Amino acid sequence: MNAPHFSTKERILDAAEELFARNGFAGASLRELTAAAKVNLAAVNYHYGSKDNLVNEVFRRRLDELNSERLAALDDVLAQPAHTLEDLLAAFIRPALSLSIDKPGGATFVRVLARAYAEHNERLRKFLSDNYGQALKAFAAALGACLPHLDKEELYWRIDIIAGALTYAMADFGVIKRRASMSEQTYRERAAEHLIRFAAAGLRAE
Amino acid sequence: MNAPHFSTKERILDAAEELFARNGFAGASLRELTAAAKVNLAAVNYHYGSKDNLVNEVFRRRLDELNSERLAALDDVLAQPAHTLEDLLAAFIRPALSLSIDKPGGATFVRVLARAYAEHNERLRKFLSDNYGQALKAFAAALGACLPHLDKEELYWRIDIIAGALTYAMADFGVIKRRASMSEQTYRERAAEHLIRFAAAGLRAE
DNA sequence: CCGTGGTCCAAACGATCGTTTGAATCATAC
DNA sequence: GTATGATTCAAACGATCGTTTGGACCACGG
Repeated sequence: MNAPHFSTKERILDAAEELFARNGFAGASLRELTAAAKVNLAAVNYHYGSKDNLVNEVFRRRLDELNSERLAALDDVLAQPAHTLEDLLAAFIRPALSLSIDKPGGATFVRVLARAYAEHNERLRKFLSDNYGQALKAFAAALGACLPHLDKEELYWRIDIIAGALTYAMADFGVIKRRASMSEQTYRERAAEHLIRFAAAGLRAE
Repeated sequence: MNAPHFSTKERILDAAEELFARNGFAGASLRELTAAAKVNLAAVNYHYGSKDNLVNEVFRRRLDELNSERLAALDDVLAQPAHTLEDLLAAFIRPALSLSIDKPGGATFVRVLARAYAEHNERLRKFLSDNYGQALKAFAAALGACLPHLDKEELYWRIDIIAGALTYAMADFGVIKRRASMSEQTYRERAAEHLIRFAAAGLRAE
């Protein structure tokens, strides 16, 4: 075997994550995917049944952890009697930042996640709703308690904008390129700081 | 001929816009595209040379107009000696809103535009940079003049976030669904109002 | 030692992809 | 009417897609 500590199934997930981020779900073929993973072409169908289900598993591996980390961070903040808006936003943003910085392949997955937002694929949206929906609802309730001047519709509008902006920023999208002199870690930490300040100001507006 | 006022070339562009928005660039095949446009399969290659070039033309048809409208709106704002941050943001956001509401197929194109952001395709990014880059630079200069307390790096960070959030909001992305009772027009007008207030607060922060 | 179940492999399947071809059809000018 | 150039058409091209097949390989319990 090539890498004794990484099974065929794991190598397929890693290669899928990389290729989905680079070429999209429809644009990544199983042939270049299995070539990158150094497994046989039939291994994807053998271990995951189909390409569609492989997409699901790529998300599940990361979203389960990200979701529980966000909810745990939210619980910690809510346990503090006098928490701030910035604390809540940090609880939402920092786990994604940690995934992006600390976990191998995490930055790649965030790009895959942004692709999933851009896809109108019904199955993918259901999958995201199942995994993200509960956490998003919990955050919306906590944010709403901090912002009594906002009605529910206004609050949801703003949370929606924040979630989109976060996904873009974390995925290194957008037109402005980061300077080559700035490290990936510094770049993402500043992104989180800016996004938290920006989002807090936007939520407090009016 | 089927629709005497719409040529084959135009019907291809319309069908391409719709299918690219729904299925992405790689996910939309020329066969379903030409079937939707009610033209022969070979018509795409005859009129546009290749599928890749068809993608370019779909963008060119809309971006040329959006770009000049934004720059014209920016000029109008800059002509007023005492313009506000909200005026500048409106000059950036409202032309896209107008495209989305008033122009037939405009809402569809905004979804295509969001797909282009999600694609890391080098050719597409160059095309966007060529069309959007100059306008974005002009807006950055005007915004920077309104925000002397921000250094260049901080300003570019925040503009980047705004551009991403705008694209998401206009494309009807995000998790929160709009209520069925709210019309598409009302929905998008409120999106612009919220985004302008949100972005202004974020830019002014600290 | 042989059998059994899990894994991997080369090869092929039918389907669909973007593109090309060459003739049919149309509009226009002489 | 006829020649000319633009456009449309059915059909096929080679390539690539996701998936399936049937046997080879390997580890392990009998």
